[in-house]
Amino acid sequence: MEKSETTSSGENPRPWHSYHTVYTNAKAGMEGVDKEKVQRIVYEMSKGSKYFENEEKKEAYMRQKIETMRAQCAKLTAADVSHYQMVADKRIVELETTRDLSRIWLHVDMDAFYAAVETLSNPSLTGKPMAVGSMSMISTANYEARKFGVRAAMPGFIARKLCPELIFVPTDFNKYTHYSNLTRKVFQKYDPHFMAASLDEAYLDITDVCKERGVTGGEVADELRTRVYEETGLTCSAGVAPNRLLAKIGGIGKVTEHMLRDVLGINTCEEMLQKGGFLCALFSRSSADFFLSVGLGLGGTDTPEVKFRKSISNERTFSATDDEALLYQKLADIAQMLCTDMQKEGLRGRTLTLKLKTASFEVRSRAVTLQKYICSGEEILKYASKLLKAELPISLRLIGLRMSHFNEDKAGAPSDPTQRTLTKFVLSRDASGKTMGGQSSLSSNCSDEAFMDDLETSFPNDEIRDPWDSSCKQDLEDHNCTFGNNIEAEEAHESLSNNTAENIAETSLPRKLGGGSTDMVNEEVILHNEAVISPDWQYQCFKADDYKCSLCGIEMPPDFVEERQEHSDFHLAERLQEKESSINSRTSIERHRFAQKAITSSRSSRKKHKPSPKQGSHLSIDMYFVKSNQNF
DNA sequence: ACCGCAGTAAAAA
DNA sequence: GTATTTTTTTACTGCGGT
Repeated sequence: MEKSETTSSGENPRPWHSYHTVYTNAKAGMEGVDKEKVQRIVYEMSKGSKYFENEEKKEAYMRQKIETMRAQCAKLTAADVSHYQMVADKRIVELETTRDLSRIWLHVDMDAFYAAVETLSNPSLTGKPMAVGSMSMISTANYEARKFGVRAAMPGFIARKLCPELIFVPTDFNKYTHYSNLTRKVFQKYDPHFMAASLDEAYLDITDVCKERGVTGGEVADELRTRVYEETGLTCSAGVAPNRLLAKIGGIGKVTEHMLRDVLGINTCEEMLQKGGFLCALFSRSSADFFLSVGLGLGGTDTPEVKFRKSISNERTFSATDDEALLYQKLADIAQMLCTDMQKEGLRGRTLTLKLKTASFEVRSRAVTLQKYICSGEEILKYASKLLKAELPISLRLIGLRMSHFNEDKAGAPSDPTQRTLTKFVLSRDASGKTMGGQSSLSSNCSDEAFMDDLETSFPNDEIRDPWDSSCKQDLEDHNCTFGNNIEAEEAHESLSNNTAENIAETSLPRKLGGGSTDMVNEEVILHNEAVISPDWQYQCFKADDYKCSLCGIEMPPDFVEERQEHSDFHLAERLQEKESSINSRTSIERHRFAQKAITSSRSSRKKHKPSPKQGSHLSIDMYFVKSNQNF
């Protein structure tokens, strides 16, 4: 494991070969692109910048990782190799037994989604190279632009160099959400429980449709794509397979690809299995399992019941500054934005993570876990400020805040006195009785396994099913648990679909929606959506800026957010006791917890702070190298 | 030895 | 002339408490 001298010699005739970015990789519609030229221009536009320097650091880190892994590999004795091969073969057999070929999955991906939507609302863009995004970053490029090597995730100023006549269109998420909803209405007809992966991607279990109508997956795919086109004027691609992985193979990115190829010489699924022993020797159990599954072509075939959001975050890039007042202002802005987002979903969280990107593009994060769930802008800012303060002085180009640790997180954490669960439990119960604006409840209300587990100890963790649970599930699937999305991407699965997007486009189907009137339709849909999502279910006895509890008249200032919440919870507990005589035991347990909670939460904070900043808690990249070397 | 937490990284859209 | 995003999830590692 000595020597790391494998690097290139002094003068490199083609230095751009050593600079690899995601956005120099080919995408759909980039077949004839002069890759050499694109790489050279990307390199020349990038070199010397802070960003570039950081990329070099990351590259160096990756090379080190690969060296380390090579050394590990070389250290394996013949006995080790045969041992791990046996382990791998056994694992392969085990995994094989999980194969399920009984389902038919469809992965649908809109073609150049944002760009296509923009063209729909401004047909004069048709046929011209165009990108959605800014000079800083491109979200999507249309196919005309891709011929120049312009791609999602590429900075706009580089794209303009590659294609000087490139037209830039700013992102307009309202528009994309509107069209996304139209596509989802179609998806729903084929699979009411379809899984949205982003605004422009979804997985559909079309097994039942195929069976009932006696058609193949491919035929359903064709029909669905036609219907999507009819409803939206947008084209899409679809992959058909017995599981989701095969309908869209993913999960191996730049770094993993290098580790597999450069260390183990793995390029294909077959090689993944042949070299299974090395995978088991070098990677963790879960990573090795994943790789072997990919090699076997195994993937998810189930439709997981409600998936819960685990975190919510907001971040902004700005021109780098070390002006503390300015940084605090940015932080306050982010805190407010996060608070707004959390309110939309009625979330409260315990763990707050501050994300920083320094002027040199180094990314750091700092987190606190509180005893209490918080959601107000003031409180978020209060704790975020403490986290930021510990990093000063510092020059930053990005600040972000993330809230997580929402509720129970892990079912079966009996010691954790999660006071929010009471509120959510009650609210969820109520939601089954009355409907709010046609929809009953929110994702975060739908399951509270820790609570259930605590109080209804006879339920196994995984099998909590009752009527309101499934009604929640239905609700959620209406919203499809879609999370953030910015950069749209077409993937290799296009090769799996027989009919290309272009074929469909050429069939001259009528355009149902032209440009022009879309914005009004938009508004309507968005408003509808917000009505569904907005947390007007909150049973707060306080109005937003009221000092008095409407139920008992006790006075508390609005900024006593935790105290007010607890007070609300108290009334909820009472209410629960009245309404639910059959679950008296639970109530008393919960009230007991509630009382405890009130005590523990008043002791302010466990301030045993991290050694934190400069050369304290986090290592420089160089230091990290030393460290990881010592591990082997 | 195990658990929870903090920090970093990778991946995806 | 300048300029390299945003959001979420998952995995792994190391530390400190019990």
